Amino acid sequence: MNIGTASEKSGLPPKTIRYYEDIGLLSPGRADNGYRDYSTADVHRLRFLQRSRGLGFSVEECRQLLSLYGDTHRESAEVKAIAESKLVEIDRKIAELNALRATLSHLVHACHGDHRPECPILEDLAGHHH
Amino acid sequence: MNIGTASEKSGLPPKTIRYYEDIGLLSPGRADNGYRDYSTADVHRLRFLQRSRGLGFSVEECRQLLSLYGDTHRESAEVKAIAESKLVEIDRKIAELNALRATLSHLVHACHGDHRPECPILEDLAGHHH
DNA sequence: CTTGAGCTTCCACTTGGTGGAAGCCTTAGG
DNA sequence: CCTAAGGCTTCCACCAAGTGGAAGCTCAAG
Repeated sequence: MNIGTASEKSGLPPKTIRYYEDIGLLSPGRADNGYRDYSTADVHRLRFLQRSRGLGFSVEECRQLLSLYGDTHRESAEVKAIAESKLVEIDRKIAELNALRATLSHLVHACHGDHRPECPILEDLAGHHH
Repeated sequence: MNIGTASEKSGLPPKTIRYYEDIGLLSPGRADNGYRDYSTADVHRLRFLQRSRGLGFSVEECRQLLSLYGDTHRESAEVKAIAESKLVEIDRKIAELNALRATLSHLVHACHGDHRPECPILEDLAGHHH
């Protein structure tokens, strides 16, 4: 099947699919006309990538997961470890964003937001804590 | 003052300071020997950048904020609008991460994580919902 | 036969810097 | 006075994870 069809079936844009091939995440065959020819297994890999990227795994992590996916003798512990460390990372990001949110929200509430030039937000950014 | 001192006072690495100059966020003078020469006003701008980047504003937003900072006739409403839209963006990111976290956490709990190859995480990523 | 869509490759651009090389400048020590 | 270390300069390359666009081939329909 052509890249357009593989794109529809995987939910990934053609550009992204070619990119994934570039970086060695899959290697579809080629038809006589030079067009890429995707098997159903290729489409499975693409959908796997689409899902795992969507879950926040980096491309390198996806490469690892794909390799584990293809290895019927893998140990589930290995997959779980990757997922758990990703979970920790997500928790860290959430905490960071919550802290940011609190600070910014405080500043926004302190600012009148009218035609006058006085602005606690700018004052804080400038480091003039009064 | 030299870039090293400005770096210490602003908390930004010299490389970053040069980069900010490259993209037009500040333009320090030059000493006779060709070294950049930072005024205290330059350091204020750098600290402003350090703070606002740390609060999650993009470089372009920082450029806007800096311009408002330097404009004594600005209206605080303009600053507040930028900060509020950033707040909305942060909220969106937090929600997204929370959803991710829930999905991933669910998968992690479902996985035995032992020497056996059976792995619900991989099965989910592959799209095999049973 | 021609037109348009789909496919190919390749190169550039994005964000926000970071790393390193090659070459001045300055300052302290021997 | 010479030298070595460290700081400064520029420039070029690289990171993630793609996206946009140009030039050119192929394929299917009218």
